Amino acid sequence: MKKVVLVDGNNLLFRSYYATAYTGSILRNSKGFPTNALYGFVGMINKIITEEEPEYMVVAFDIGKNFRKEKYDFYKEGRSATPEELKMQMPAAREILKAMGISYRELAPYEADDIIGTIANAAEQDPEYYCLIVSSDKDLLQLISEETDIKLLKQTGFIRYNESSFKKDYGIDPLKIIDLKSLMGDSSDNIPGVKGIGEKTALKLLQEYGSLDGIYENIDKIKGKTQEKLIQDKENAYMSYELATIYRKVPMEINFEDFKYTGPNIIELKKVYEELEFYSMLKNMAIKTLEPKENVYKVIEDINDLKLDSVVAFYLEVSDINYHKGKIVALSITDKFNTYYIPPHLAISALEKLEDKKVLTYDLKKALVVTNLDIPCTLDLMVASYLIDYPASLDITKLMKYLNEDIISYETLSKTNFANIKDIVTLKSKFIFENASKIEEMVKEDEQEDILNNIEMPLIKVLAMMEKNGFKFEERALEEMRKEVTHNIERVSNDIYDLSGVKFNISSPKQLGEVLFEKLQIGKSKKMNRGYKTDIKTLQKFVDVHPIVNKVFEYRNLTKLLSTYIEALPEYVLPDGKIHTIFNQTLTRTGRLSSMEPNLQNIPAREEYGKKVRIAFVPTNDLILSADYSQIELRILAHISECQELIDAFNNDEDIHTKVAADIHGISEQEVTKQMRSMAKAVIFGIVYGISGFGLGENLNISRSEANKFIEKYYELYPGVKNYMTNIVSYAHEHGYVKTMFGRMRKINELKDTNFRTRAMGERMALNTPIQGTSADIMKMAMIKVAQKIAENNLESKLILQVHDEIIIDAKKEEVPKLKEILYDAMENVVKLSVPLKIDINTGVNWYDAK
DNA sequence: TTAATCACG
DNA sequence: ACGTACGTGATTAAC
Repeated sequence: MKKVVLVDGNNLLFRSYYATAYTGSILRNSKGFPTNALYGFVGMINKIITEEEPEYMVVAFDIGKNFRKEKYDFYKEGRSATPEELKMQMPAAREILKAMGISYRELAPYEADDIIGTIANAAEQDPEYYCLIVSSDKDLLQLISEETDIKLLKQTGFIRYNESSFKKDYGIDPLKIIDLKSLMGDSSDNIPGVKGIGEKTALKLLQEYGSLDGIYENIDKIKGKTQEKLIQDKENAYMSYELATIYRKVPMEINFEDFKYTGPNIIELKKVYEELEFYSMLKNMAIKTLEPKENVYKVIEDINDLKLDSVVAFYLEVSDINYHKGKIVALSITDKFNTYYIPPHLAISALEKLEDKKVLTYDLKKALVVTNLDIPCTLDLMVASYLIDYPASLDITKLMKYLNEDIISYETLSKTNFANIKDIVTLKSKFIFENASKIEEMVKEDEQEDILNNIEMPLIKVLAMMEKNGFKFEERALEEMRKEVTHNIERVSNDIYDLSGVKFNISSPKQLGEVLFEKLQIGKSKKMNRGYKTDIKTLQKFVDVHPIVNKVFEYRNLTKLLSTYIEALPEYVLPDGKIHTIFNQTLTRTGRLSSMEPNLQNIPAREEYGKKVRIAFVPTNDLILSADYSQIELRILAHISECQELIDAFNNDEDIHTKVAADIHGISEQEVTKQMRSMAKAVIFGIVYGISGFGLGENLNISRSEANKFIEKYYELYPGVKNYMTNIVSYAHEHGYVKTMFGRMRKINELKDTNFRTRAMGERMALNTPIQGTSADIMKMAMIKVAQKIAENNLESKLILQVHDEIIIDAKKEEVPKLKEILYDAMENVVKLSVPLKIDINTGVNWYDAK
């Protein structure tokens, strides 16, 4: 079947116009012509095309007189007149569509809805076609049928309905939308409906009596006020029915071949975009239409033929994203005069020639790990791009595409078994050579050179070394645990089946929800898209209602442990008996690292039982040594907020949570109970995250107003913190970014979003990033220092892991005293704050014991 | 491919 | 009226 996409053009234009117009100033081109509605319109049309890939497409518009208005004068009365600035943009929408190769239809006195309904009707008669309607107008829901789906646009995203999903959501047939509206009316179209009947009552009535006619046939059975209202407004109801019905017999010729989407006329579309000054659209178009670039390079067969200038860029292509398992596929080097292709067997000797040169690359860490060489590098474009908020993924092609280069993605390349690798790898080194200075310039503009040269660039080598070192893993150590967990999963599963009286997949949130909330009726839970919410917080409320709930918790703990850790980790052990993670240095928006394949930054630590997984992580030397910062984020908060009370507390080496608990309750520190302390802890953490009374309440299981009192009290006690929060948010709004203590910048575009929720999230990011980011900066600087000292002292002990505020060392026993000296100095004195930085050091025969 | 869930700091 | 605490990655089910 062929897909016909039907778009409500007026709806799209209105939406785009009002999405931006409310701010008071609307987008215009340099001639002053308003373009805000068109800009959004084009964006949405492009999105529809990429998401739906339509074979046939029609955009329908309203035009001229309106037959409903002719008959009923009040129809759509009270609507504010279409703004002149929106009207002006409407003809241009047609021009754009023409250039895009998309057909459109309009015919007075009919509305866009009627045209869409008529075409959908025709498609239903023809087995060759089916329709997808795109609009945010719920009226159109009445057109849903077996052959017609609708993509209902929401403020963010959309909901896609077909016949069955609609019925499931509304509990009525799509056509009954008309009956629904005839009862509840529609204030935006000024359709009266029955006064005093809203959506809830209308739906109930329709579910009971089937239709508007059904309701009036059974009017005697309906009781009380509802009956009165229905009788009173019967005439209005039927008139509303007429108004709400989409007219599906618009006299127009329908030949689907006329609706074929042919793709854009590039030249025409360019003209239109240029006129409107839609530069980002022009740029996107350029990517799609770019001519293949001429690509000249020399193939090196004898390494002595490789003579390089003093500035070079190289790119190393590896056979697996996980480079610990990959092999060199190709190397390319570009200098001022030439680009070279170097086959894998000559790659190492070619890279050895880079000494004393200015070297540019993308993802140096990968090259260091794969080659095991000490390759010099002055600029890693991956890290530099990261700092200026450009795409910095592990795949260079993202950045190339962003900067308008046509290239095949790594994924596709590896699928074709690296066909045409010579052409591709040479384009990459050429790209690096040609774009380095531009990116360097932008790093300067954003004042990120210090972070780049003093933190991120030196850190690359440290991380490469840590990844290469790896963490020795002893699978045997988990054998008993695996048996125990497997056995317990079986036991708990059986308990759950017994308690519920049914066998089902406990891991399926959908099935679990049905058992808990329908079969056993343990209570009420929010319905999500796919079923009931069954996360811990939701279920926690019912632990006392039914013993099954605790069993579910137990089941989840055990299966998580088994599948994510006990069974998965051994898969990552390489032939050397070690696990080699990959640290992503260019991913997080705060400056932290992340760890993958496997993620060694989320190995169980909080629960005693799960923590036992750490027993399998063992040293190659004698001991595992762990050094972790004590409350580093809170110390940073104290420092940057200049909150004297907090600063004093840290300087006196007080237990900060106990102190806050005592202050909040107005009691002495001796009187603070465990519970008070942990509540205070939650409040303190909440503050760092940009808390709300609701959120804290949920978390502590106390009422929102109680939570609010805590927060208020906290602000009262620590006015410096409150002050910081206010200041940083207004700073962020003013500049569009925030910075860490060391100048790392995070741009926060969410602050300009039209959606207030998104903006609020942006404000919380603004609040948290300087704290989390400064902590990340400090840890990175400390790591560089520690690595340097270990090398200087020729220690055999090795840095192997970082977990945000903790570093792990595979230590030689006799080196522990020296290591401690190094760690205390490097980590505690790496920067001078108004509060001391403090670390704790522990050692053990495995990671579990190093606590 | 996306959503839900849960592991970590 | 609505939604509700920052930053991650892996696994499983469901689409």
